[in-house]
Amino acid sequence: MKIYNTLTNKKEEFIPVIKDEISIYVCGPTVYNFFHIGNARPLIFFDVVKKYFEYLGNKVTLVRNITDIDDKLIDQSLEEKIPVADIAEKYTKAFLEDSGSLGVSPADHQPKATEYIGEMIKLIKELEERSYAYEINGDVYFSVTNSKDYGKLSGKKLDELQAGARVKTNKQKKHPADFTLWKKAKPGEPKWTSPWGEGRPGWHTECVVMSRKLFGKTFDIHGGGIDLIFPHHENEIAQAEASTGNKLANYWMHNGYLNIEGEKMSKSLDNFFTARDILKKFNAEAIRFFFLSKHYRSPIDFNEKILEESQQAIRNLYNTIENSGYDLKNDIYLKYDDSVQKYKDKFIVAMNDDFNTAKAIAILFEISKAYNKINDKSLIKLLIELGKVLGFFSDLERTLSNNIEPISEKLISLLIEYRDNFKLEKKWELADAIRDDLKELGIILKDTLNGTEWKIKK
RNA sequence: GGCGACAUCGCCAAGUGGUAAGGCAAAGGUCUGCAAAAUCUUUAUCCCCGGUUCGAAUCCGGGUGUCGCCUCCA
Repeated sequence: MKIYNTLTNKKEEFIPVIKDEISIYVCGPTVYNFFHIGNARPLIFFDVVKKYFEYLGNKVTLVRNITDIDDKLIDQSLEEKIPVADIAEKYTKAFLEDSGSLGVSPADHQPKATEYIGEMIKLIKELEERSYAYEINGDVYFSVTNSKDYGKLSGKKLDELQAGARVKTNKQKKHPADFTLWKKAKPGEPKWTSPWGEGRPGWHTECVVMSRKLFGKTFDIHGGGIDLIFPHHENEIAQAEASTGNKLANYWMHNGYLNIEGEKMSKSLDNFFTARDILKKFNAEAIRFFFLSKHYRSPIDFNEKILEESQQAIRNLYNTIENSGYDLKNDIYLKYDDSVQKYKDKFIVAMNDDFNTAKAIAILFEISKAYNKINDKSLIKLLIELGKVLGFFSDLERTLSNNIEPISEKLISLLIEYRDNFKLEKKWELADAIRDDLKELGIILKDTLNGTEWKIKK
C-alpha cells in the first residue's frame, strides 16, 4: 500500500502505528453555512479510504471534527440575526443531513471545538510556558520563529512568505506569520474564561487537542483539502511538536480542488453550489462517481454535463446487475475462480497505488462487460463487492426488488397481459400506449425473450 | 516577487521508459413490430521545440497555456 505523503512529497509505503488498526483524522466543516459541492470531495474520498482499509481487514477509526466557534460563525450570526450557538446547531444539523444524503458514513468521532475549550487552554498554556506563545492585550499568538522547522509541510520558508499578500498584516504580532491561539472577545461575542481573559480559541488549535485526546500522540493519517496545507496544517504541526516534541501524524493526505470551469469555486466569483442543491438534481452515487473517476490529488472540474454522464455511467452498472437477475440472498455459494479473481487483484493493485479510484472504476466496467459476455454470476458478486468498497450500490436491495404493494403489482401484471394481447393482434399503437403511460408513472417495460419484464425507475 | 500543480480521442479520464485502460457521446451491424437492454465493429501517438535512450505520453532542458498557494478557504 502506497500513499502520497505531503510531508515528503512522495509516495511512501504505508505502515500504521499499530498493525491492522488505522487512525485517520480529517478536518471537518466550519459550520457557518451549508457546505458546497467542493467540500463533498474530502468527505467522499476519505469515506472511500476508510471503506478500503476496512475491506483489507483493518480496524479503522475516523475522526472528523466540527468547528462550531470561529469568526465566520460570528459573522453569519450577525447576518442571520440569530445567536452563534443557533448558527452552529443549524448548520451542524445540515452538515450531518447532507453528508448522509451523499452516502458518506458518519465518522467514528465528531468532536466539536466548543467541547474542547479546556483542552485548548491547557495546550496554549503549555506553549506559553515553553515560550512558543506570547500574549498581547488579551490575544495570544504562536511564535513561528521559535519553531525550528516551520514550513516543512508546505515547503515555505519564513523569509519568503510575502506578508500581507492577501490579508492585511496584524501589526501587533511579532512576526507576520505568527498565528492566533487565543482571541480576545469583543463585546457581545461568545466567550470563555481563560488565563488571558475572556475570549475564544484560534482555529488551528482544536485539531491538535482533539486528535491527541482521541488517538494519543502520533496517529496515522491526517487529511483534508489542499488549501489546508498552509497555514492550517502547518500550524497544527508547529503546535504539536512545540508542545510534546512528537510528530502529529505520519502521513498527510490532501485532496485537490473542485473547480468550476477551470477556476476555484468561491462566493466572490459567483460560481458557488451547495451540495444540498446539487443533490436535488443528481443522485448521490452519480456525484460519488464523478469525484472518484478522477484521482483525488488532481483538480477536478465541475459542470452539470459531467454529472449527467456520471449518472448514466453508474446507471449502466446497475443495469448489468439488475439484468442478471442476481439474488443477493443466495450469493454465498458463489466462488471466484482464477479468471474472476484476477479482476479483484487488479482492483486491489489500483487502490494500493495511492487510491487510484479512477482505475478501480475502470475495473468495475471490465467486470460488467465480462459478465455480459459469459454470464458468470460470480462476476456480479465481485462487481457488487468491489463497488461497495467505493461506496456504490448502496441502493441495490431496493432496486433489485420492485418493492411495491401486491395490489399494484397485480395491476401492472394485468396491464402487461392486456398489452401482450394487443401485441398478438398487432395493435401496436395500443400496446405502445400502455408502455408509454406506465413509463410516465415510472414503470419501465422491457420485452425480452422470457416475456415482458418491468421495473420501477429509480 | 517566492513556491507548486497540470496540459492524453468530441467530452471526462488512467497510464511515470517498451510501443495508448475505462466511462460518456457518436456512427454502423445483430436482436426487436417499435422501444429498452445486451452485443459486435469503428474513432488518439499523448500542447510545441530540442536532447538522453535500441526505445519516451512517460526522463532532461527550453517554450506556450491553464490553475493554485504565500495566514477566510475542502
